[in-house]
Amino acid sequence: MMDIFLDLNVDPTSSYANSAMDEALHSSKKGQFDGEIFGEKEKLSLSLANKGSESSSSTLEQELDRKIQENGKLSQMLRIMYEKYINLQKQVMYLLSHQKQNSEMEGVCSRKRRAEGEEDNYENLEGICSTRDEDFNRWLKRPRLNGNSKVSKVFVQKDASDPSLVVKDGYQWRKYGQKVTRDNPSPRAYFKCSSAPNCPVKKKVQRSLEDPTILVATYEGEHSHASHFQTELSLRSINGGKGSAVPVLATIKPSCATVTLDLIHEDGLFKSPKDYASSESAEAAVWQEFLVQQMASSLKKDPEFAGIVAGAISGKVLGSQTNRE
DNA sequence: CGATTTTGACCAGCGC
DNA sequence: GCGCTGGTCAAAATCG
Repeated sequence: MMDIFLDLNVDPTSSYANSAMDEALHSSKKGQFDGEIFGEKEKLSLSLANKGSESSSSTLEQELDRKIQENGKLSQMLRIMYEKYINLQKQVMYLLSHQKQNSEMEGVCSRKRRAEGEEDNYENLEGICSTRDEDFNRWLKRPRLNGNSKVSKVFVQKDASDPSLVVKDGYQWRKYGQKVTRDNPSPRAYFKCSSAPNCPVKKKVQRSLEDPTILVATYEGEHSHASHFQTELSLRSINGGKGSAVPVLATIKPSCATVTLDLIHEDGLFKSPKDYASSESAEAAVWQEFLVQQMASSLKKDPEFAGIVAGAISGKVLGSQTNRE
């Protein structure tokens, strides 16, 4: 069990964030969601309205409506979370650029090593990161074999009782070292990508100092091959999109406005949102399409929902047959 | 038996 | 040059 953790706690008092979430919850109470996940609600209703004579069908229809409303609500919440994610990324970039300017102006020089590729690494920073994580910033400043290497950071929520530092991400990793660092009592594990013989990607995994239930995985470099997940996705597209889908769960911790995205694949693989959307212009469409597909496939796998739809369809078919007779 | 993990040793960068 | 620290190596141990 694994999930991606997006720390969106940049400003819990943000009027934008609060108002957006409030709006979503408020509208859901009013029943203003209209089944956006699937497009037109009427299409999903499968013409159930025509068989009002059957007492069970009205119950099924109500259940279907309820499901549609729930999906609409989830869709709205996910959209808000995605907007917040984009907003946070912008703020992080802004803060990082300012942090760099400040350190240059003040001439503050850390005891830690500085490398030639430092600025490149700042510019290459992508993904989810925390500006408060001094350790990560230190690592950015360490010398890199390749100045163009990309660095990204992923937060993974795990059971605190689970001592393993394993983060499943669709690639195969070989552990080559473990260290206890100065500023964090939990050990840091070092991994190399073993999915391909010459893949230069490395990964560090360490428990968060602030929250031991969170694993911080820091990636360096770019894979010279496709992940198992990507390979499977391409195979599915070849097969006309057949195959199991990626369940997407979302939980919200209201106390601290922290959002956890649980992008669990059946195989224990995941893709972070940034992997699905590389440019901001295309991000919204790609991300929404991804959400729609995953929500739809999750619903399809829900036996209760499938039973309701099957019952409704069979009821409709039988009803039309009896009408003809 | 091959792949993976563990773990102590070693190396390199940096500050003093 | 020395000590500190993080990162890597490689032999031994473990696992499936």
